[in-house]
Amino acid sequence: MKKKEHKECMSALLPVRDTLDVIGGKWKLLILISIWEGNKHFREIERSIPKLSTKVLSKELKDLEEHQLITRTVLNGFPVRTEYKPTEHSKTLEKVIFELHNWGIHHRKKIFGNKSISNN
Amino acid sequence: MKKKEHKECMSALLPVRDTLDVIGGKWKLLILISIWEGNKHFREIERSIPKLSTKVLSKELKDLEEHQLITRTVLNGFPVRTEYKPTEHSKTLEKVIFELHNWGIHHRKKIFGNKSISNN
DNA sequence: TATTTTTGATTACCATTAGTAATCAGCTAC
DNA sequence: GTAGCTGATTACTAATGGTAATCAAAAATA
Repeated sequence: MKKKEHKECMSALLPVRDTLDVIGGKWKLLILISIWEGNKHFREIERSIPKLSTKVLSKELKDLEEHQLITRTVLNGFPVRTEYKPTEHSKTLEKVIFELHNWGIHHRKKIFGNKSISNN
Repeated sequence: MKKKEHKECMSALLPVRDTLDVIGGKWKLLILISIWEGNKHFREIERSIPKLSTKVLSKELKDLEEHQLITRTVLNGFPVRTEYKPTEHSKTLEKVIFELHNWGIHHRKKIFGNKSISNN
């Protein structure tokens, strides 16, 4: 009962897995960032993220809405526009993104050293 | 040139994408956590993460090694053991994990309210 | 000696998911 | 009417994920 403190340690796995279930995958965070940056409409978001297809975007937006990270409003009018906005709750992800962003920069430095930063 | 500050905003996308390329996916972070918690051997790690299969673990460990987040040492001996250890560099991920962990807890509260926390 | 067990890892196979391209309905501009 | 834009869906294909069986090497067992 005292030997390993195994359970307490392992409890870190579950919340992290919960998080990954919600924002894991290639696109969700990138889409969220794009929306945070002011892109409101489907096409705007699509165009702001290279390689993202309409099908995947459509599905991911649904997931994000389901998880209460964005809201979706259909504006009746001309060529039917849909508006996506970040929720208050989504802003709690800011720290997460901040750390991911930081680490991306740090890791790139570590891997490529001080050599020129490639154009990706 | 002054209107949108578009470029500066969008620069957040790339480092985040870099990070996701390295630690994205269902398993990599969970595996890293397991190794941090003291699991050194293949079977140990495998058994510490529910639903993780040998094939996927094998592949993910290679990826993690490639990205310099763990080291792999083959111990010649009895039933050939392999030892996986976290690198110094991997420890820079601690903040990231911490935030993901935090957010998982926060999000679960938000979604399930104050109701009993399910047994998952 | 032969059999079984344990290790990390790979393979063949099937299921699921991601991605591409075409298409839809509704409306505007020409 | 034709073309073009909107958000979204569908059929189809490529890629990835997961399961189970299997591999080699050696220790333990009988």
